[in-house]
Amino acid sequence: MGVTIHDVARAAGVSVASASRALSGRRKVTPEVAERVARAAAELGYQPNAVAKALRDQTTGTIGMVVPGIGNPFFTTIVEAVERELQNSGTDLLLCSSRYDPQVEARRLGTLLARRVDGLIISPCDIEASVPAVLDAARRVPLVQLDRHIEGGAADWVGVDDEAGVTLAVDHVLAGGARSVVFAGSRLVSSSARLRLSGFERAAARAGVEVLPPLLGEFTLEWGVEAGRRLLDAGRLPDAVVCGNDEIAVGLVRSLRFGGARVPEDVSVVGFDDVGHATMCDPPLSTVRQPVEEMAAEAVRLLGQVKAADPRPAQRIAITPRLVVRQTSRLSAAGVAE
Amino acid sequence: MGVTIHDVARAAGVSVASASRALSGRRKVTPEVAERVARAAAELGYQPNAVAKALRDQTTGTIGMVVPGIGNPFFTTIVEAVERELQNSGTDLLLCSSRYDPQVEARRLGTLLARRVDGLIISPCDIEASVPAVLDAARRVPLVQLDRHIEGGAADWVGVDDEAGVTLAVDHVLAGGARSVVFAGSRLVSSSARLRLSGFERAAARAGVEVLPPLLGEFTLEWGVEAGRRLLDAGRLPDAVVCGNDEIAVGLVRSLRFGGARVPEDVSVVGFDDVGHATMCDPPLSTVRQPVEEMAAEAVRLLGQVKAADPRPAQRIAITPRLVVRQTSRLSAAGVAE
DNA sequence: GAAACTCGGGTAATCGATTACCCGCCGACC
DNA sequence: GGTCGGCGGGTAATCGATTACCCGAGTTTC
Repeated sequence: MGVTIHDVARAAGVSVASASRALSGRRKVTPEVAERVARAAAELGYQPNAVAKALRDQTTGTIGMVVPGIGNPFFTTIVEAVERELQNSGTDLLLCSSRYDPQVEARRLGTLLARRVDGLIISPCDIEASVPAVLDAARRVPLVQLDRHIEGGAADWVGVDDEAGVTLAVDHVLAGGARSVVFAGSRLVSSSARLRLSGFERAAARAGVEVLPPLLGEFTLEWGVEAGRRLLDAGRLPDAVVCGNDEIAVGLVRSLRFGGARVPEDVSVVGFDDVGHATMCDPPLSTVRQPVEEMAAEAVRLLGQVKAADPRPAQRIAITPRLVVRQTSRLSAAGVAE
Repeated sequence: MGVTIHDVARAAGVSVASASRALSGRRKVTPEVAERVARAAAELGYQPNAVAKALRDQTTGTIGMVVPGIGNPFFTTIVEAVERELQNSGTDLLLCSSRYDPQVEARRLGTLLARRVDGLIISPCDIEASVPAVLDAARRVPLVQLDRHIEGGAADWVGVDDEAGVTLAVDHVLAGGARSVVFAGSRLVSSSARLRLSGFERAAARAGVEVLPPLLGEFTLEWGVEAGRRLLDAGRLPDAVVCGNDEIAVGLVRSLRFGGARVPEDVSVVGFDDVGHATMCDPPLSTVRQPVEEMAAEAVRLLGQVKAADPRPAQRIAITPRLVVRQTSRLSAAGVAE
């Protein structure tokens, strides 16, 4: 490596200033100079050093993104959406995974800040433990939380209205005739986990139906399978299961059917997210769709407005999701009377 | 932002040289100075500017990784493995997706080179179209191909022995009694696609069994479903289908069963990769397991040895995969006689 | 007692691109 | 003819961290 603008300038027989101006076009040069510089740059295979440029300009043209894990299809979908959103703006994405560990998350934020990203988009893995690192980062650089968020509402956020989404799901299964319901989600370490459970409890309480104790584990297929097993082992199945995400729902459907229960005839199951495999599930999964593209676009837009350590109140943009009814839930009360 | 080492030095009442030395410990300072600098740095919240350091040191402490897509679980698994491999070495990963587009891939390589990554790990999306960009990058910086590779063998590579893997799969279904076989894979734009097909054809030809024309589409669940449909539509099912990856296999199993065929009684199906959902498939998928951790470790190790524009011959490290027999394939010839 | 050496500290060069600032030239205008 | 303005080009400062090099004080050695 190592052909610099000095080399180009020398080869073209001009000063570095002229070379820089010819290449960037930010000030006029004679056609003669432009031509000589262009040729020299091409011949030498000159490629500007982004590190030097970043130091001079105090801006790197990058934004950092930290998600809990790239194994989860929801996060890969949202990462892709953000990437797509960013692609014509000339900034590119430094992607990191926190692996659901607040310590790793804090380290990742640290190195992204050290690399002087121009902004940060983060889905904090832990509603409590992520607080100091996120707040500290937000003090140094524009930061937007996407999907998950920390407690306290001190940092900007774009996401889905979790409570509204779950309410949609509960109302739907109730309309299908369900008289007893249960929530299968994740332990309450993230905002999503908490809000989806609380939304479920509120909606179910309002309807006055029987509510079984929630099953809380991980946002994974494996946990969905396990949760289904526990329901079967308990002897009596509820009329409907509302799940914290699609992976849990897919696992749950699979183990319920494996255990002999019919979905949706015996049990309705509704997921949350509607990314990736929900539609390829067997039978196709009824779920609450997160408007991922819209969320990503909103997050990028908001990031452009946020300033570091902004004294104005944080914004919280909650997009209302919609329900997508497929075949794991009953449509009317007819089926439940059996 | 913006507390520099000059600010720290001033606050501590020493020169920048002393401040730098105190913080890095690369030369001795009096305990007195060390103490004052440490306190000043802590009070000001000093965080060294990695951009400036990178410019000075001519090394960024980062390596770039380019994969065709992060939606494919195989690539996310391998990314995670590389990340894990790198984590204690102090270098971190700049992850990019080429979205299976050689042009995007070339652009990504360009920006990674401009950012002066210390090395590159890439899985080139197209065996032909990716050639110039990959070779050009390899000239500027240490580069290792992982999994997929470009034709011509000019750049270092770590991956699995595709032909051996497929041979394992073919021999397995033949041992199960299959007399007619077909390959369901991807169009031949990648090395993996080509080698898996050619391995299949060679192994099948050697055995002298009937070989149906291959079904070539994408490495996706959707294509697997479609391929299954086409087999059903053709009227007569082969005894076994060997698939280019697990996603195809899972989709294929689903649509075969949906169409009334029994797996493995009527048709054996074998996948390739063994990441993610293969074990959660219904029934669990027989497949060829890629030793992802080992591949990642080998790639990182090799990257440490490679030099840019190295004149020595490129290394090609092909790790032999193993077959994992689960429940989509018949074990003995007994089942086929029906 | 002087030369040699060690030790800790400071000054300024360095990495590469950009650009503020200055300079010289040419044509226009009064 | 002199002055002014504009235009194109060059020199050097700048961004922040590191470190080569130098310096002075204290210590050792013959």
